Amino acid sequence: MPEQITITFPDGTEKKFPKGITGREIAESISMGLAREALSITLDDEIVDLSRPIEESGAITINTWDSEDGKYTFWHSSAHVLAEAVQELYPQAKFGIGPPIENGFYYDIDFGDQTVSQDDLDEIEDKIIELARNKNEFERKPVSKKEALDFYKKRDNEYKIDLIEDLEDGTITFYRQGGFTDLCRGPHIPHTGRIKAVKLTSLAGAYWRGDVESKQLTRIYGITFPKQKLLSQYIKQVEEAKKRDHKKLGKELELYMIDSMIGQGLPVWLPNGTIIRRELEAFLREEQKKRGYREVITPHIGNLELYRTSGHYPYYRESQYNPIQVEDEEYLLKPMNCPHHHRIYSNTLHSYRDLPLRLAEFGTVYRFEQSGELSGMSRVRGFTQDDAHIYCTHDQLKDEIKRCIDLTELVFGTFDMPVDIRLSFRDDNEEKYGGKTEFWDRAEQEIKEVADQEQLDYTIGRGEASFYGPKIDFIIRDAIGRKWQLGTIQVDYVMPERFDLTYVGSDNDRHRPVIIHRAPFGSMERFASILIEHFAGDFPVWLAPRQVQVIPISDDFNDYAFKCASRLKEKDVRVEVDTRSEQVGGKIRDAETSKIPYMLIVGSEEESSGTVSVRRHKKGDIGTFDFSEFISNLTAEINNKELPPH
RNA sequence: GCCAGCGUAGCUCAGUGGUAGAGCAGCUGUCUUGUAAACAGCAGGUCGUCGGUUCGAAUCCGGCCGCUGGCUCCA
Repeated sequence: MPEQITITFPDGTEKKFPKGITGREIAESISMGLAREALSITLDDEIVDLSRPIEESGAITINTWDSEDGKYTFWHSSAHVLAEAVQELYPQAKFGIGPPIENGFYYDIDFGDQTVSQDDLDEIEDKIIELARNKNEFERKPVSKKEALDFYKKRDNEYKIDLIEDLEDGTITFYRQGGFTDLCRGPHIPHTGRIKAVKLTSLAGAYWRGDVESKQLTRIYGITFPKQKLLSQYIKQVEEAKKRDHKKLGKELELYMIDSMIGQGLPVWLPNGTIIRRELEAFLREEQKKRGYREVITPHIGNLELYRTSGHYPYYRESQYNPIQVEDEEYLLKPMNCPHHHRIYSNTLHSYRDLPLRLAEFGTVYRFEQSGELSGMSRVRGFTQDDAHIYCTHDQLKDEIKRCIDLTELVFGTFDMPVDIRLSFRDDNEEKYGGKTEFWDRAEQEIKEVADQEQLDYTIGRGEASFYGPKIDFIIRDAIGRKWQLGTIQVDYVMPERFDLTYVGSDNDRHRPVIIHRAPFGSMERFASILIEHFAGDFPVWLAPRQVQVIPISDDFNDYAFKCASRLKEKDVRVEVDTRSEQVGGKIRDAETSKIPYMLIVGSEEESSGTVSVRRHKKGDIGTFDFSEFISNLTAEINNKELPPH
């Protein structure tokens, strides 16, 4: 009798199988349907081929398209088929890396002198489907380091050689499907026939190993599916997402503009956008007032000496506008507010009794971002931070961090925005960071302790810290799934040293305060871009640039309409009357497309009874209300910052 | 900055070498309206920009500017 191993399934059940059984056989033992769907297995956290013999007991998950691991396998294999297609169409092509990603996969390819353009992708797609139909199996083959190197030396592929040189002999495997062999750890789907639909989504330059000094390869992005229908769904979904794009809605709703004569990456807030921004600021200002912040205003330029002292210059020199020469001095367009605030701190002598001192400012800063990096309101060269610096004693630090987390969570909670939280710590690259190691270790420890106490659901990002300290970052996705850092809370032991900040303790000695840098919105521009996409332009009433549109059904009711409007204006409601000589349907349509939350339709019935007929944006007619009742409902909705219905 | 794509009226877009178009918005007039588009007329463009090819360029080629997606970067 062959040796038995014990396999544990995700539901906790255990079963005995002969040693050396494969994932496929286990799947078949459950059902043939599952075996048909199976793409790979996850064995004790390692994803492996269905055909791999299992030699030891362990936990197994059979991966299908419905799981992350299954998709990962599927797209990983798809990258190989893409490469095979490219190899057939462009025999000179040399391959770099081709991993699966969140939505699909890519392959970095050196096409030599030939340029590949968008139009060529159709042909590659056709070839991929043709190769998929061959149902070629993915064959795993362990090779020695020498064999691997010889294979690629023969093919003159410096990229794979570069990769192999970092690998250990004995751990190297090749995978072959059809006529294409690739250096690969695996795993792969059983055969190419599982791929039924493909879309090559974009083409981009990508530096080899992410190094600007290295050669730029051509990156082809794609996505594949096991069913044609899933591709159509995906394409539809992408189109829907594009409708939420803040660049599109920002233009349609006249929220902001970017004008090349004003300057690249310098967004201008239009009247409608300005209303939203001022509401956001008022919201935060009020919360900060409750929490003991004191507001300050600092100038837009500062003496270069200020930034030399902070260390930002020349550390970030590449991404700052050039200094302005004034008489014998040089000034920098303010790239951040912190140094100004530190000087405000230094302006007076502080007792431990004064701390924490919380200085807040909606401070506009200018950074010279690379032109290729600019994007709508998300990535700009001039933006306003909802900045604050908290100067506290070390004893107060953890409590202050906690208070910052609470405030940030209140902000995102108010908009019901899903956030990812990242503790951004430093990595081993010492040159990137300032200050003493023991301070760093302490600050990271403290941040982690508070994050755990607050039961934050976080990930840790090594190498994501700023140069002066670790931070907690609040990260949000835009309409097309890109991640953007918005809120941030940063602990800083470095600037107090650099600016020689002190307070007098109860022992009558001078001590260093600790600084927390924090910005719940992060940047007003970036936050607005996410806000627009999050609500698809259908803002909560408290933020809507125009909250109410009064629609008289004919000129005869203009007087009543204006009477209603002026009573709303008394309550600070943003309201207009549509007196155009349009039909009611037309006025309603225009109000709907302008995404005005409330429409009040008034005619003889309403005028005679002192009521309004209320139509809610996207919901339609919600009935007739006594006008006073409508006002109190509306003001309550505004004051409670209620979210729109969906 | 690099790679790819794009740039025609205020907006959305059609127009692949032979007299610049449509819808919406705008203006003028008519209509006075009951829950997502009243009707008619008018006006609006050095086709991003500069250069080249051509008898002739929105259209083909090149430089530049800007935008979009990606790479790199992000205090």
